[in-house]
Amino acid sequence: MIKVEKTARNIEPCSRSKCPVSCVLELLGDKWTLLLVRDLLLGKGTYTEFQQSPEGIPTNILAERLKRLQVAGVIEKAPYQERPVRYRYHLTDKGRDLYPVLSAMIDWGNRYVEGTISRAEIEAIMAAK
Amino acid sequence: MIKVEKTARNIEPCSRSKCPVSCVLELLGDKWTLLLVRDLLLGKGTYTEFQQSPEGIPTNILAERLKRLQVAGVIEKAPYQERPVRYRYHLTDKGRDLYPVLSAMIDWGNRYVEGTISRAEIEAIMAAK
DNA sequence: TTTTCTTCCTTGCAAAATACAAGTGACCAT
DNA sequence: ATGGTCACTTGTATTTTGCAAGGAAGAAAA
Repeated sequence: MIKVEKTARNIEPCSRSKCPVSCVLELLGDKWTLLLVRDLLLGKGTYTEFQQSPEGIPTNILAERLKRLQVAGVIEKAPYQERPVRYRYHLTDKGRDLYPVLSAMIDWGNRYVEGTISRAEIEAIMAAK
Repeated sequence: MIKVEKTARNIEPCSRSKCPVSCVLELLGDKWTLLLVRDLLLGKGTYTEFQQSPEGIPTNILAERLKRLQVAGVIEKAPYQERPVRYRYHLTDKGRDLYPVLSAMIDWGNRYVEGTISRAEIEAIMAAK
């Protein structure tokens, strides 16, 4: 059973307007959430793997975001081994469908932010998993 | 001359990693910034128009985001009349190239968030400006 | 069997960002 | 002079974030 604190942005999913952009931002509009989706698309899935990503997400933020994404149906948590039990998060179809958003960000970042890792390099990592 | 406070996320544009997604999120990763880009794509441009959008951005946040987007070269500010002088913000090429990001969010929102305004309706508004 | 290790978090607290309300200055019209 | 609009700025309370430490549940090592 997932416990999620009732903070302002967790209560109502579409509280500001009916604009799809606004609704998406209420769920994903912060500096960390889409980074988790990125990690999942790159083949990462455990709590420890997320923590080890180079951006260094704080562990309490990580736990909170994972809960929120589960509640939203973007990710699921499942044990991948017993003795000891270990968990892996994975994207649902709903979560995988965020790829176009990430993809557009990659293109924009590659074009306008100097020194970013290229789409080709990222796709190589994705293919290698 | 634009004054921008030196807050953590304003100092360095790419401080966490070279990942384009991470860099884009450092600039745009919050609940308001992309809403301004949306408004600009929809034909809005003045401070008052941004304030009147249905999401109700706080005025100090609005001022701060406009400054940040200017410094980043995503938008520009120009007087559109004298006597009295009034200002209008508009997207640069760099800003307009964020449209694919918004577009992907619209698609995802329309598919997964019930009750959101459809892409067709949004495009009608854009065409009407 | 006590200690140590790993994974997956939780808790406490300081710092930063955000939200809300009110105020300010420039300019113009009356 | 007074009042209005636009484009912000300021003050302050609330919320969120960042950082460090702690903790439970096994498993492995001593």
